[in-house]
Amino acid sequence: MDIYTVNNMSDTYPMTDQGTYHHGNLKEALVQAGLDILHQQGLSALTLRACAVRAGVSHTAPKNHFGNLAGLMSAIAARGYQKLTETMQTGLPQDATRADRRQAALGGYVDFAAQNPGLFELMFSTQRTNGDSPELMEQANRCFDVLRDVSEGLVWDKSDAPDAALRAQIMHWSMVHGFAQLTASGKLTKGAMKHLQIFDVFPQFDYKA
Amino acid sequence: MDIYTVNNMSDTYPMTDQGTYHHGNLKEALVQAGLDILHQQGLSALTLRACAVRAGVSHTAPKNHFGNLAGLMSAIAARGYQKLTETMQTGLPQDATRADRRQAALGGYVDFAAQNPGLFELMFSTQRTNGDSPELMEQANRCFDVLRDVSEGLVWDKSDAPDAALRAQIMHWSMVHGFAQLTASGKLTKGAMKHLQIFDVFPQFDYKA
DNA sequence: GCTGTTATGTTTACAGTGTAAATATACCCT
DNA sequence: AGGGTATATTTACACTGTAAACATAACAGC
Repeated sequence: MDIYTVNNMSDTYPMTDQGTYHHGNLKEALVQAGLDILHQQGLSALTLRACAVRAGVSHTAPKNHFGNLAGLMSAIAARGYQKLTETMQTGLPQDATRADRRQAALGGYVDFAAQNPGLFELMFSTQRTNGDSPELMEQANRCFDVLRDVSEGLVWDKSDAPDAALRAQIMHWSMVHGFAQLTASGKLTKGAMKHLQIFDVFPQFDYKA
Repeated sequence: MDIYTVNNMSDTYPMTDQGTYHHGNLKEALVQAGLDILHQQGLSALTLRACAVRAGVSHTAPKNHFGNLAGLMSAIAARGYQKLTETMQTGLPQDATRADRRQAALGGYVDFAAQNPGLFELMFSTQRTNGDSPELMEQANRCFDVLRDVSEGLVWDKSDAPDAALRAQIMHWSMVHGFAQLTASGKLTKGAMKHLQIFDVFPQFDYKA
């Protein structure tokens, strides 16, 4: 067996302190390192060099995989959307109705923002990420597909305009996102927050079917 | 007259290339410099040193007025809220109804985000600003007061719960903010955007009085 | 199997950043 | 007039992103 052929995915940072010159899975390790840094130290500590150190490689190694800082940031943001999508879909029973899925999605979205403020800010930052990154757009779209699903049948304006459903979906997403960011960023006072259980409000929407 | 007593507010960056050791109005000049940098080069170019150079002082001068980078960022964000508040209230006739004010506020909010993406991102960034800065909180609150005013009478849930009005205001703000950020950050596709004139959607809310 | 090519990491270098400490200047109050 | 304080500069340092040159390993074709 070739000792240099490594593909150890079991550890968080695979192949760090082995004697191998090549890492084996550096791209994944750097993204994981970035997520950990975000979680432990916040967005201001998320640097190329910090990710590299945490992955056990030299500080210029990330360039081969991501080009520059914005590239790594975009990859981490893309992973963030992936995790958000998962969060919105966890804990659902096998025979979950659309109302169940909606409640899980909306609650998950808000909770995700509250528990991952640095990552959430990065995900919607046009200044730190490359908005045209293919993987970022793909993961973001997958996330939005979930919201589109759960907002099916939402009545927004009572007109019969052909784009009424689209408007409803857009307003639905806008509202959830706005609420998530305003609460996560502390712009809503605690006084307002105590009146507001997200599950207590959104179901009062008028849904048909 | 004492030649050192200067207070020239007429220029954008007062007292830069005079021979005076003291600037005279450095705090204001630095905030203005920051706003210009944001507008011309974006958030990633907003550094302490860049602001100092633009104001014509040494790179450590800002420390006397803002302490550190987060302090300057917070002051610029506070000014951003002030400008947003102004934007939401411009172009209103003398006898503007609440519906007029609402339309102006919502449209202004969305336009502001679109035309000042760097500043808008900074204003809601928990990672770059000090969320507990007094002037930041004050200006943010003034901004939110406008939204509270224009959402007066909004019917959200049809119940008679005592906090129904508060919920309506929070949801109103959440929706406007979410829509503003999603459009400004390009998360809504152009296809969705063309269906959506903000003035065309929000008035379809159900308002009493 | 061997060799040239490519992919992946390292070393080194450099300009730019925030921050602290020591110093200089000018304003203000008594 | 003079001393205290606010304001600004100089200097220094650790840290950052990026580029270029170099080193090592994986791989493909013969």
